[in-house]
Amino acid sequence: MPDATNPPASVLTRRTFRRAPGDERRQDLIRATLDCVTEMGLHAVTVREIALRAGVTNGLIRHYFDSKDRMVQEAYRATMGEMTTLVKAASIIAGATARERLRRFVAANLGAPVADIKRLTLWASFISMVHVDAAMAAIHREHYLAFRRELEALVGEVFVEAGLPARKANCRRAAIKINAVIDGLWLEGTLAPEMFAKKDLVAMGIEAVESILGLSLRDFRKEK
Amino acid sequence: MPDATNPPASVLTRRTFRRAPGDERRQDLIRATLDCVTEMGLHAVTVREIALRAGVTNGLIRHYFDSKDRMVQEAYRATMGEMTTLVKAASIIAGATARERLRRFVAANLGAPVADIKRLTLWASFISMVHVDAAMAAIHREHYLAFRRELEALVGEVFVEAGLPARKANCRRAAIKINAVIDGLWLEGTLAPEMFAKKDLVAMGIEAVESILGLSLRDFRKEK
DNA sequence: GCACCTGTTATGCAACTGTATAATTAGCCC
DNA sequence: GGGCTAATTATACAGTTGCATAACAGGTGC
Repeated sequence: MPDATNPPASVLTRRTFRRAPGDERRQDLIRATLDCVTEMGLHAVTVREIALRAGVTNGLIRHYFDSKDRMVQEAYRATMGEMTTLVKAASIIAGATARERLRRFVAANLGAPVADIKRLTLWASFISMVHVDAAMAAIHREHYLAFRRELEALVGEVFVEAGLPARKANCRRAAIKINAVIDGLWLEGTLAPEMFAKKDLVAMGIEAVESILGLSLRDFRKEK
Repeated sequence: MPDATNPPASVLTRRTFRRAPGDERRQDLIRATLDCVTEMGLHAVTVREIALRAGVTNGLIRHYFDSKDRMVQEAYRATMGEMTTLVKAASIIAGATARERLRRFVAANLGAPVADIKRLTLWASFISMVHVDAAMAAIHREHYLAFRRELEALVGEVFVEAGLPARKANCRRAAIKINAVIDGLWLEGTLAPEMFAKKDLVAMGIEAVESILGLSLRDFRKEK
C-alpha cells in the first residue's frame, strides 16, 4: 500500500519510518482517534482507520495502548481536558471582578471553539458509553465534578462581591442550575447553529444566569 | 442453534414460526434495536444480536428495513416520539392553568420515566450521529422544533395568564432558555442520579424556570 | 383442501475486525 | 561506528460483520 511518503521503490522494501520522541506518537494516536469519532461516529471507528490517519501501521496501536477500548477512554479524557482548559483560559483573568469572570465563563462555553459540532459529536459519543462502560463513567464523573466545583466557587465569589450571603448549599444549588443552562444552550446552539446568532446565544446564557442568581453580571467598574 | 422454544427435535427440522400480523414484527425489531443500543452501545450493535432479541433470524431484518442504518434511524424516530408522548401526556390536563401545566411539563421531563439512564444512553447515541448522518440530523431537527414550539406556546399562555404581554420574540427567548434548563438538568440528574434527590431536581428546575420567567408557577387557585 | 402469496428460515460469502507475533530498523550510548 | 534497545512494520489468524439468496411454510381466499 504505497503512499506519497513511502513510494514503492523496490517491490520488497519495507516502509521507512521515524521513531517519534516523547509521547508525540501517543498524542498523534489520540488525535487520530478523536478525528475518526468526529467524522465517522464511534460505531464506525476501527483501529486500522485510526492508524491510517496517524500515519502508522495498525500494529503500533497495541504498542501504546492495551486495547482499542483503552485508547478510546484516553481520547475521552483528552477531549474533556481540552474543553476544561479552553474555558479556564478564557475566564481566569487577573484583576477582573467575579461577575466579569462568570460572564466570561458563560461566554467561553457558548462560543467558539467550545460550542462546536465536532466537539459535541465527541461528547455525545462518549456520554453514550457512560452507561455501558464503567471506566467511561468514572471519567465523566471526574470531569463533571471538576466543572461544577469550579462553577460553585465562582458563584460564591459573585455572591460575596454583591454583598450577599454565600452559604454553601445556596452556591451549590445555583451552580447546578447554571451548569444546566450552559449545557442546554450549548446543545441547542451547537446542534442547530443556523437558528441562533452567536451573540444571541451568549446573551441568552448571561440573561438566564442573571435571572437565576437574581443579580446583574454587568461589571460597573469597567463599563462605567 | 436450538433454544427453548425450538428444541432440536430431529436434526433436519426447520425452526417453526408464526407470521406476525400488522406491523407487530416491525415494532418488535425496533424495540430490540433500542434495547441493544441501551445495553451495549451503538458501536456494539449488530443485526444478529437484534434479531436474537426479537426472536427471529437475522435475514428477516432485511425484509423489513433497507439496511441496518435505516433501522437505526427508525429506532431514533421511535424513541424521540415516545419521549414527546410521555411529556405531553403528563402536562396536558383539562382545566388546569397554564402555570400548572408548565410546572407539570418541567416535572415530567425531570422525573421517571423520562429522566432515565437508558433513555439518555439512546439519546446520546443518536445525537452523536447527527453530525455524521444527514437523515439523523433531519430527525433531530424535526423533534427539537416540535418540542420547542410546544414550550413556546405554553410560555405564551403563562404570560397571558399573568397579565403580561406575550410578544412572540419574548416567548421564543424564554422557551429557548427554559428548554436549556430542562435539557441540562435532565443530563445532570440522569448521569449522576446519586447526587440529587429526585424531588430536588424537579424543584430546582421549577425554581430556575420561575427565575427566567420572572414569575411564580404556583397555582393559587388550587393551592389555597 | 388446494393454491398462492409473502413472511420467515437457513446458509453462504466476501470483507472486515481486534489482536498476537515475529521480523526489521531507527536512533542513542559508549 | 558498532552494537543494543525498543519503536515500528509486516503478516497472520480466528471470529465477526452486513448483506444476498434460495428454500421453506404459515396463513388466507376460494
